[in-house]
Amino acid sequence: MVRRFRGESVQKVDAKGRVSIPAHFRRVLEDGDPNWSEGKSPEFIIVYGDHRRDFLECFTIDAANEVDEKIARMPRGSVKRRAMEQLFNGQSLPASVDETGRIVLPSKLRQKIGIDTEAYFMAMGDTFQIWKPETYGSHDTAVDELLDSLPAGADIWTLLDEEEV
Amino acid sequence: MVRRFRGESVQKVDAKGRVSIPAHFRRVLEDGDPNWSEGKSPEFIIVYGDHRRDFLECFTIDAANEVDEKIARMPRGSVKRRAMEQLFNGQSLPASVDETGRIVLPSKLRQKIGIDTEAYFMAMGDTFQIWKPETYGSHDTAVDELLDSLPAGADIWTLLDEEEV
DNA sequence: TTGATTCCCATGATTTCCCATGGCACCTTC
DNA sequence: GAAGGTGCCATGGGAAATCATGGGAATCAA
Repeated sequence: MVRRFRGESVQKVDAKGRVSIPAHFRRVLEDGDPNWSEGKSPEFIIVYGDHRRDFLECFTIDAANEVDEKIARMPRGSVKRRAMEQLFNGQSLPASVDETGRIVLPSKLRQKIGIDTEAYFMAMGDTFQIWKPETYGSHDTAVDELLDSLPAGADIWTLLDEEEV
Repeated sequence: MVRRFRGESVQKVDAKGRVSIPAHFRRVLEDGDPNWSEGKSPEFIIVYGDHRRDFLECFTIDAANEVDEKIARMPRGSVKRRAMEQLFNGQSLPASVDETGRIVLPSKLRQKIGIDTEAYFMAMGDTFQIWKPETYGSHDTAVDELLDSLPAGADIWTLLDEEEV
């Protein structure tokens, strides 16, 4: 069982585009980088996608390899495979955490997702996402409505055991 | 049969946010952590959720893995699955009990549930919850009403044998 | 050469680690 | 069955390490 990303937090982004990766996330990145060793900087993959995406998705090396393998198993030349290749190979870039626990977000990426002085980090299990704080929070109204609609005192975990919809 | 959390208690919270985990709970945490071995500190998961929750819910590693598996079986991309992912991956944290039997509740979490100098621990079978002592007790009015509605002298255990509603 | 990018150093705040103490429960020994 | 011992438990305090963040010099790119 691999370590998973958990938690969320807001980090400062300075004029140079530097952002601290939350310490706990760094541990998971280290864990998921087969080339990493004590004292070195873990690497990972940032997928930014096209104009339809307003956040960055970050993969450990291990997780990225898994995705690559899945893509490799898709029918060569199929539209779906081409779409995945475009997103995952084309619209992504490698990154590495520096000595002080930060990465530099190129201004191109900051502009793309509208980040100015703060970035919102959100764990998603085997990946994590980076959002403009204002964008996140308003992005998934469906989830919000679902949570609001639960009867008072209802236990949200009951959602887990319902049959597939 | 896995050991279950039982009982309730109030523990001191110091200025650094340190709280002793009741000894009996620690045994269950150890039991539920596949990586734990004598002399080590068991790990577990704290789910804090959004503004709709005013308590912390704590899962053993085993219990958390079960939840992860259940989420993995939900239809990818469904609203319910997204809600669970947000709650369980994003709004949660790993924690580990230290040598002296304590954990540190980050100030973010203490503020969220309003804990100051004391925390109320409540067993819930395969999880346990942490409340601000004053908040607990006023939380589950539905249960309270049910209990009030039972005819005087009725045996509460009869609830066990009723068919599902 | 001028803005951007990288590297190195600095600092306050937090978090972690290590050591210490009083209390209670249980055992033992006479 | 009383006095003392032993060990775990809950809690506290200070030192040390880590974290998030900032600033400037060195380097790069075009």
